[in-house]
Amino acid sequence: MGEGALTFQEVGRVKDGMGAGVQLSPVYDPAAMEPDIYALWLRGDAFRAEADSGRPPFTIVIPPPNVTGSLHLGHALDNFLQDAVIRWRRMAGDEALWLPGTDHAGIATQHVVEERLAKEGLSRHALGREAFVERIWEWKEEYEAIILHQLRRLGASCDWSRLRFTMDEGCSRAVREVFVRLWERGLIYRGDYIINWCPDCRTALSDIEVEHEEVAAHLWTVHYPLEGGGMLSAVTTRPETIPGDTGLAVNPDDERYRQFHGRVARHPLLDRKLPVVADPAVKQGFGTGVVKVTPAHDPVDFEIGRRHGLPSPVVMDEGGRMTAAAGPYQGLDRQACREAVLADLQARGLLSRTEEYRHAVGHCYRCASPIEPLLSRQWFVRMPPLAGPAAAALERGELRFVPDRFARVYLEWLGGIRDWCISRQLWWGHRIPAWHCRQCGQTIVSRTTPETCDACGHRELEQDPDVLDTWFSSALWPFSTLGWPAATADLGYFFPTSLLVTGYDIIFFWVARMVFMSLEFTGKLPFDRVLIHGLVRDAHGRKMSKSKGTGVDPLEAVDRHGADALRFSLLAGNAPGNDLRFHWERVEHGRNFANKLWNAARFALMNLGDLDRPVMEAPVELADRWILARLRRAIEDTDRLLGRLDLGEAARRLEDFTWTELCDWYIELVKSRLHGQDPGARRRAQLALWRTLTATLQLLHPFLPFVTEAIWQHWPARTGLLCRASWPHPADYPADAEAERTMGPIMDVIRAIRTIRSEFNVPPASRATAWLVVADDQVARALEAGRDHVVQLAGLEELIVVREAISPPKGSATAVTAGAEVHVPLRELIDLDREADRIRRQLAGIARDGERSRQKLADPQFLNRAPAEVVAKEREREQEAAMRAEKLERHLRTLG
RNA sequence: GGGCGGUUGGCUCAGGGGUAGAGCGCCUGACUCACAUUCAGGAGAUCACUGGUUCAAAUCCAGUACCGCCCACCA
Repeated sequence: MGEGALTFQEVGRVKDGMGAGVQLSPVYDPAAMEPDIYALWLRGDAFRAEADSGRPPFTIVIPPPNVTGSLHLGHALDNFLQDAVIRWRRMAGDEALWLPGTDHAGIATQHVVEERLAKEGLSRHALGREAFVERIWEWKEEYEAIILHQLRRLGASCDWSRLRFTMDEGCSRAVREVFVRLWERGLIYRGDYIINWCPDCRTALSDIEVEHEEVAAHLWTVHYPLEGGGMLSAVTTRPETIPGDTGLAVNPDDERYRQFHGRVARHPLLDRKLPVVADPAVKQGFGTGVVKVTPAHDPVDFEIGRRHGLPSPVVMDEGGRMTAAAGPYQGLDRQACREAVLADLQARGLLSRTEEYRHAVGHCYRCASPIEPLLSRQWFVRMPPLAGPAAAALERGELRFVPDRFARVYLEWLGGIRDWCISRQLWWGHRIPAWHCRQCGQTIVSRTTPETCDACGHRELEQDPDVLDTWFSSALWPFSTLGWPAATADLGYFFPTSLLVTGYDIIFFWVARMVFMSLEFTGKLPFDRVLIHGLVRDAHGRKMSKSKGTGVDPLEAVDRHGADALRFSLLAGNAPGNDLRFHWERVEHGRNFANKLWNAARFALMNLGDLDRPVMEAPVELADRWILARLRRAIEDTDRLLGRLDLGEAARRLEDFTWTELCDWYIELVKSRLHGQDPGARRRAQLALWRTLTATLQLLHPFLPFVTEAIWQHWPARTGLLCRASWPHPADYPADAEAERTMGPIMDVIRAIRTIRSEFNVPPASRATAWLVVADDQVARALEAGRDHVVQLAGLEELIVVREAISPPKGSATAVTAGAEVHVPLRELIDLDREADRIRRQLAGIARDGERSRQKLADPQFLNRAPAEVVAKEREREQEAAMRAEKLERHLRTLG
C-alpha cells in the first residue's frame, strides 16, 4: 500500500531506531546477506500485487522457462531485465505484477525423461502412456523447484501467489476453450498434408521447429525410360524416395519438353507407370528441367500430385523405414534404402551423373536429425485469418518492438506464414480435445469428454491420441494465467499486460502467436511493447552449451560474487537487442561496484549517527548544491533511459554518477565538514549526503536490489522496504547550473595539481603550496569559493590566488586550466628539462587544437552556415587555446 | 536467393552530425582515518574500406570487404 513512500514531510516525523548507530558489517559479503534479504521481502509480502488497488497496473508475464532443466545465463539476463523494469515501476507507483510460471515444453521434456529412462534400461513404451506421463510429472516437480529456487536467488520479485504452469488446471481449461472455439469458427481443421516429420522424435513438427542447415550432399541424375521409346532425366538429392515416385513433371513453357506432355514413363525400379505432367512449379533453369514427383514425401511434389491427380503412396514410415509400398525396399531404413536404390539404378544403367552439391536440409530443432517431409493426418490452425490482424496491429503502431528493427522480423514471418501444424505424436502435453467414433468415424470436438457420438449416437468413442504443440498453450499465456476464459478481477485489471521481455529467437514461436491468439480471443493486444534482448555467449562469442561444457551456471556466479554482481554485469552497458559475451571480469566489476556502494553507505552511516531529523532544506554550500544538481540530472537521465527501456545505458549512467561524482568527488569534498568543528556545517553536509545517498539507493535498486535493500535496512529515517519505497522525483532536487559551472574550474585545478605532483613524484605526505593566477572574475570567485576543496583534495599546505600576471616562484611546475594558471613550486624536486618537456608537449596539443579552430573560423562557409552557437563556441575555443599557449610559452621562457 | 546486425584504443563493448568514451588489461605512485573488491596520475584510437550529402561525418546515404545471425518448397 502506501508503505514506503518516502516524502520529506514524513521523514521529518520519523525517527527510526534502526537507523542511527546501526552499522553495516565492514565487509561486503553478498553470499551471506542476499538470502536474508530475499526472505525479508517474502515476509513483507513485498511482491504481491492487488487487483483494483486504484493504482495504474503494470504487468509482465514471465516467459515461462521450460521444466527441462535449470536456468542458464540467457534466462538470467531475461529475468534481470524484467525484474529491473518491474522494480522500477513498483517504486514509481504502479501496481506492478510480475507473474511467474513454467512451461511443460512438450518434446523437450519428453526427450529428457526418455533419456533418463534409458539410463535405467527403460523406455516409455515399456512403461505405457499413463505411467510415462506420471514420470514426467515427477520430473516436472523436481525441475520446477530448481527453477523457482534459481529465480529467487537471482532476486526475482515475482508475485509467487500467482505462480502458474502451462499444464495446470486453469491453463488447460483455456487451451480446451481456445481449441473448441477455433474449431467452431473453422480455424482448426484436420487433414492429410505434407508435414515435417522427425523420425527420431516420431512426431510432426511445425515449420519453425525445423532448422535449415547447409550440408554437403549429392545431386544424382536418374533416367526414366519412356513408353514408346526415349527417356527423360531428372535430378534428385533423395534417391530413397524414388520408390514413391508417381509421375514426372516439366514446366509447361519449357520448349525442350513440350513434346513429352501427356506421355508416360516407366518407374526405373518398380513396375509402375509415371505420367509426364506439365506444372508451373517446375523451374526450367534447375537440373534437367524434369522433376520426379513423389507426392507423399515432398511438399512441392505433393501439390503437383494433387493438381494432376497422381497417387501418393507413403513409402517411409514414422521411424524412417521403408514401408510395404516401397516393394523390394521394405524394411530398409532411409539411408540403407538410398544406397540400395543407387546400386540398383547403377546396375540398370539408369544413373548417369553424381555431382557434389551443397544445399540446406531441414533438421529437428530438438534432436537435430534430418526432417522427412511426410504425408500424414494432422491438426492444423488456419493462419491467414489470424495473422492478418496481428500484422495490422503492428502496422498501425499499436504494437512496438524495442529495438524497432525486430518489428520487421515479426511482420515478414506473419506475411509469409502457412497453416500451423499443431498436433504432436507425443504423450506429454495437452491432449487434443477431440474424440473419434469407432462406429461411424465422426470426430467430436468438445470442452468435456463426450458420452456419445453426435452423429450416430454410439458410445464407443476414442480420444485423439495426439497432444498439442507446446506453443499452443504458450500462445495463451498472457490471458490464461490471469483467469481467462473467466472474467476474473485479475484479467480485468492486469490484462492487457504492459511489456513483454524476451529473446529474439522466439519472436515467431511465441511473440507473434500470443499476439494473434490474444486478438482473436480477447479482442486486445496482449501487450503493446516488446523488449527484445540478445543471446548470452561465452567469452569467445560462442553459443553457450552444456554439452560442450561452455555453459556457466548462473548460481555459480551468484555464489562467487553475488546476484547483484551478476545482474549488473549482464545489464550495464549492453545495448538492447544485442548479443553479449559473458566475462567473469565483468561480474567482478559488478561486485566491485556493489562493494563501493556498500562502503559509501558505511561511511555515511558512520557520519550520520546524530542526524535524527532529516528535513527538506535548500543546500547552501557549493559542494552540496553541486551534488544535488548532479543528482537531479542523474534522475532525469535515468527516467529518460528507462522510459525507452535502455536499461544498459541507465545502469551505466548510474554507475558513473555513483562512483565518480558521488564517491570520488562529493564524499571527498564533504569529509572536512563532517569531521570538522562547525556543527552547522556538519549538519548541512550530513543532510546533503543523506539526501543524495537516499536517492542513489532508490535509483540503483532495480539494478542492485540486494545490496541497496540491505543498506536500506540500516538507513536513517527509512520507512519499510526499499523495494516498496518511492522513486525519486527530479523536482525534489534543485537544479543549480551555477553550482555546476563553479565546480568546473575547481575540479580542473585539483586535477592539474594532482597531475603535477604525480609527474614529479611529490611524496603524498608533503604539503605543497600552489599559486593560481586567475584573470577572469567569475573563475576567481569560483576558486575562492572552492579554496578549501582545492587545499583538501590536492593535498596543499597553502593556496595563493592572485589576479594578475606574476612571475611564479623559481622552480615551479606549471599547468594551464580553463581560466587559471597553476604554479606549484617544487624547489629541488623539479627537473627543469623534464618540466620543459611537459610544457612543450602540452603546447603541441594546444597548437593543434588552436590551428583547427583557426581554420574553421577562416572558412566563410562555416561562419555563414553553421549555427551562431557553434561559431561562438569555436571562437571561445580558439581564444582559450591562444591564451593557454601564451601562458605556457611565457613559462617556458622562464625555464631558460 | 532474400533480410538483419557487426567492424570504435591490447581485450570486451557503449555512443552516434560540431575537436573520441567506459570497464578490463598495461605503466607510475600510494595500505591517505568508507572501500587495496581501493585511491591518484599516465600511456594507448587517422571510429573496416571507397565514394557521396553537409559549413561540419566515427555518426547520415550508396557501394565494397570480412564476421555473425535469421528467413527460404530450385527437386
